[in-house]
Amino acid sequence: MMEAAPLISHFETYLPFTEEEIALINNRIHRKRIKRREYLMRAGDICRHYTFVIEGVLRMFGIDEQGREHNILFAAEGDWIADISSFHSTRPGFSNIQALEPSEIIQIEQDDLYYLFINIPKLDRVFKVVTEDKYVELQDRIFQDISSTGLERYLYFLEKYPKLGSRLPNTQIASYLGITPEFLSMIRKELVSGK
Amino acid sequence: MMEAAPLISHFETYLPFTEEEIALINNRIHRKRIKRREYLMRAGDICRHYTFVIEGVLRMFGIDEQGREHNILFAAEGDWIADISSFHSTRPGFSNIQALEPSEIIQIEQDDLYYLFINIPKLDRVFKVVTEDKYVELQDRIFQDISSTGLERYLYFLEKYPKLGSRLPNTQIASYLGITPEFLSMIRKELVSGK
DNA sequence: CGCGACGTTGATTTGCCTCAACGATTGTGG
DNA sequence: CCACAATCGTTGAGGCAAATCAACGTCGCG
Repeated sequence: MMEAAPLISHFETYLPFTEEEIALINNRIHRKRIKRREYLMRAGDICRHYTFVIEGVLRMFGIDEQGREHNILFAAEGDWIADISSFHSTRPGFSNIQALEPSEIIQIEQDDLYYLFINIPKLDRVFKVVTEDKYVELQDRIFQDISSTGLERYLYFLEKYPKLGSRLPNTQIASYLGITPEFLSMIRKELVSGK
Repeated sequence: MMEAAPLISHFETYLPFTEEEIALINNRIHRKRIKRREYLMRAGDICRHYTFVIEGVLRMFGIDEQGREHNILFAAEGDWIADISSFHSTRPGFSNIQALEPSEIIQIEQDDLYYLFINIPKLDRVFKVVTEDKYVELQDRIFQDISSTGLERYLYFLEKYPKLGSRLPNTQIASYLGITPEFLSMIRKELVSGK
């Protein structure tokens, strides 16, 4: 069993865990490395894992009727990523999950996660809080999407995720913002000259 | 104490509760009626309650720099509404929460909700699942917002919330979709004629 | 009754997309 | 280790989706 320390530290930012609880968790997780561009899930698959990112960046994206990809979220160090709906229903999902950098992750399968929820009720609390935090982030983003221009959304993104702003290709950022790479390029040009 | 049955039924769609647990819950909630246009919270307030809707519709909206309102979500029968970030941090929030119809609600204050989480750990599970479901809805909406036209988002809204489509004024729906009432009017005109 | 909320229409403007083309960079197989 | 392909960022011309602004009729409510 590889080191699960990053996941335990993550949990312990919310609540303390005993040695026995940590041992239980250790027995139910899988740590692995994945390559750039590798897929953890494709649209139509059933999402079999909750994935925690130790190192690297992943994206979740959907594909519209015209075949275009649209980034729904990025997950970097300390983030969780999963097609929650597919994971809990054990039915095919609409999301794709792919690594944008060579990454190191910890995965938990459905059975194992449910086993942990039953045996460590505290984990319900932890996942409740984690999900609430992510929910608030999505609400903020929706407010941006319905109230702001592409420029404003780009500035908000840079402010909120400064590291991702420099780590990710602009095509990926444009896809996340809901604009074309060409238009993002225009925005960036005006930011440099006009400021 | 007024009837809390709708809330208990809501909880029991997720897990069973004992008589003692139900009594605990009953002692910690407040049921009330509110008028159309009444505010439960304004931007700058601290969100003091988690609110469950028994009857009616509420909206949460933000106000941009130009003073325009943008609907972040609607909450109808069986939904929860709260400025989660403000509620948990006990700090001023950016949201406004207002009734769009005369409504009947159940409210839980922060102390009481935390008391219930400690004494009925099951509730962590319930709120975890409720929040996950809402999180998935927001993800779907973000995908729509960054990938679709106003027409497509309107059709998706009608399909997903058919009741709200007829109950709410179009100005409120337009605000939710991120388009102007004038443009929604044009869309609706074309739907009637062009179909 | 009168006012404010609501829905609608039309003229004009603007934010952003589409399509096409082109260097620069990356990475990968021979 | 080089050569070629694929990815990436950028620029520009033209077009469309949606906003803005103004005006007007209807309705419900106090």
